Amino acid sequence: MSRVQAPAVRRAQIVEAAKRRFREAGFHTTTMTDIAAQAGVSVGLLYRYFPSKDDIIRDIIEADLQVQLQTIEGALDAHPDDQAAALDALIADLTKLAADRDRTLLMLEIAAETARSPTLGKLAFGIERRAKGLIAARFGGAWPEEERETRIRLMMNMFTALGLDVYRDPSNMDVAVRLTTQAVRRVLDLGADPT
Amino acid sequence: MSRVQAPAVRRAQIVEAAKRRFREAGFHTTTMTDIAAQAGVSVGLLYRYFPSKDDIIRDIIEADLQVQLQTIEGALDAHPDDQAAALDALIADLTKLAADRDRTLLMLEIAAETARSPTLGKLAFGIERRAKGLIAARFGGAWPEEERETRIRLMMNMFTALGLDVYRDPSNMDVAVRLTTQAVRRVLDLGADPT
Amino acid sequence: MSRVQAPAVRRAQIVEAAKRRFREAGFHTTTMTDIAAQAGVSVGLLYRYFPSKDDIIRDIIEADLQVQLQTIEGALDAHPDDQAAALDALIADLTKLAADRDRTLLMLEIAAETARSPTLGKLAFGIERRAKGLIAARFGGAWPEEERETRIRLMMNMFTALGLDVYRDPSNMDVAVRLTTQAVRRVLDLGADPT
Amino acid sequence: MSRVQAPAVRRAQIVEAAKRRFREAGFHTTTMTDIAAQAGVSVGLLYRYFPSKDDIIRDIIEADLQVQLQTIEGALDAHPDDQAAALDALIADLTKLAADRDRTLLMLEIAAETARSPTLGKLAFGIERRAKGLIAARFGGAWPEEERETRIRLMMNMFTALGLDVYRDPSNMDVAVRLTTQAVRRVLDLGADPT
DNA sequence: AATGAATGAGATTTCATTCAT
DNA sequence: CATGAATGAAATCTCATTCAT
Repeated sequence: MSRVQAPAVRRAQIVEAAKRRFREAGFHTTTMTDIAAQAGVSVGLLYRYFPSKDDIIRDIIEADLQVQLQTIEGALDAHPDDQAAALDALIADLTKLAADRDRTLLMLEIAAETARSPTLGKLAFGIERRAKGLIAARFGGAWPEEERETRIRLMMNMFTALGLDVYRDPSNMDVAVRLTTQAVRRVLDLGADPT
Repeated sequence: MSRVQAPAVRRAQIVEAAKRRFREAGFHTTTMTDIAAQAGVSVGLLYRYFPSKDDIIRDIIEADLQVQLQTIEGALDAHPDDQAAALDALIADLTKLAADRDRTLLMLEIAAETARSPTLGKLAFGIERRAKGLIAARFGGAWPEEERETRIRLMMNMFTALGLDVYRDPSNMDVAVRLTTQAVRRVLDLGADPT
Repeated sequence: MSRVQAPAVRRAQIVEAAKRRFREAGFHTTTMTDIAAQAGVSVGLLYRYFPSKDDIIRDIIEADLQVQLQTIEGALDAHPDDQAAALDALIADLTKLAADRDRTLLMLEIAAETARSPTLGKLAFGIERRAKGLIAARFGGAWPEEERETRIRLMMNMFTALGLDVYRDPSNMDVAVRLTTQAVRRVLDLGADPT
Repeated sequence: MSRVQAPAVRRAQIVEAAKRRFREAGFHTTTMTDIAAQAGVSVGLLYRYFPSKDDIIRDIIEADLQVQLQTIEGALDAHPDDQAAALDALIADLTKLAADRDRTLLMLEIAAETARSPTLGKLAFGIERRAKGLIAARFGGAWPEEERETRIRLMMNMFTALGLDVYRDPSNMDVAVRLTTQAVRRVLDLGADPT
């Protein structure tokens, strides 16, 4: 049975359990009882840490968006003076994110959810804007505003597509990663991969 | 209010209503009452046309997958002797699909649903395999099996990405379409767009 | 499909169909659609012949009670001057009724229904009183009122028991019939069967 | 209103409430809301104790069949060395069961239900076979297999019939019991009552 | 802090009945 | 006379949330 735990630990435990169940059954078919069972705690306890089921969902969505932002931030910050290295790092890190099948499953839920909910939509939009800003500042080149905007958005969506692809068929991941990398480089126009 | 209707008409009416509600609220938060209200019929009538809510969902998913397959088939069949024209048609038609924001919203729901349900997953997998087969037969080039496979998958994912992009920001659709077109051409290696 | 029919024929057709379904699924789990399908007519037509489902049920119950009464009446009337022959006929006819497994199934439904519904209960009570009256007039012997009443009731219950028995295991019907016959004779005190 | 209760207590409370409603309205016209109201609990709670309405019904049927079996077992076990006393006890106990009007009402429902459902039918058949086995072992006499079988079954059905009789008219119960007792003794052939 | 029994609003589904054709 | 599409009230069942322990 579960003993008394430090609040942060308990919270993380609940979030992890919720993510697992959400991946397997989706946000709206997963029940609070499912989550509690997966976390090995009582339903009542869930409500000590989150005011409602929607709050757990929101928390998970926000965390995922933050991971995306921090991934980009981290890659760029690691190479403040080397544009090429920064791009390599960015591609590498976003690829790693896309290759995570667990994350892809959740990402689909999140995409569907943020596309519908105005509140979540705004949140996602804000975070994405910041991400795009960071990238634009480094790789913006000489493009006009609109063109730059779109190229960056498209690049990010390519990683989304890569995630979907790898999720559906992990077997030829290497080829998919290579082709995506080339395409992304071309979209950002930083010289094609020599392969 | 509602008069007796030809079965096919009623069925289509229900499906249309369901799609509208599913887009706005998702498969699992839309209620049968919502659908009935949207369709302007009674709840009971829904069950004369579909044995259960899940069957409505399945029907819509299958129809969407079929549309995708037929779009590809149609484009290729329209130009049986002209490879370049066939590619242009394919790109144009898939772009049109991706530019349909209503479809993108549903597509997200469908992607989430097929990723989870083994039954739906198999169905989607089968249809996608046929689609890829059609394309491979026309644009396969000299690539080895794996490489060809992956390139085609990636091309399809690029349209998915385009759909997401247009959904999120329809204002710069032109740029996104141009960039996607270029990227797709390169992936299928049929000569880059001169832009 | 079903053409125009004489009203009485249609009505009988519907009642027969209803009885069949009621036997197999009981009064309350059989639907009007079931009955219509079994009768090979539309649901709407059922309402031309019966104002409601309950009326079909009541009709069937009343008819069954009438059959019971007429069986007794018929056996006694056939031998107005021969007491022994009348008893033989009575036993023979009630045995035939008890041996009809289809009837037993319905009888259970009817018993449950009449036990609960005050209206049906009164109807059944009235008919049974008339039946008992007929028998008492022939085989009442010298018993006091109460004793006579009870003996007749018990005799009828023995046929109920026989019906249940034959329903559950039709293979040893002969033995059950013989034992019931003996018991009934003793209860009516008209000399034991020589077997 | 309702406090937390020990599971066994709650379960019993629900079963009792269900039996009361089933007696008054039958299995299929009683609603879960009726049962919940009768038990003084919420509908939702019913589903914590029983997966479905059918399971409540099955539970009640099984319990009733068990009571029948245990009644027989108890009477025989109470007089392991005295055949006559065992028969007296058996008759007395089965009479008590038959005289319970509440039980008779439910018994009718159960009889109708087990006659239709193959699953329940098998269950009832199995329990009855065990009951018959117990009786045969004590009162089997010298009869051939079939004859013994049928006599015992008929005896049990006589108590069923007695139950029906007492249910319909409780006034002359004493006479009915006396006559049934005599008839049962003769069927089991253990010497007639001197009356 | 932790539990899980209990609640009740609301979801899905069924079905007797109506009525336009 | 006959049909069966359509209705909507009511049934079964689910599940987020509460609260006594």
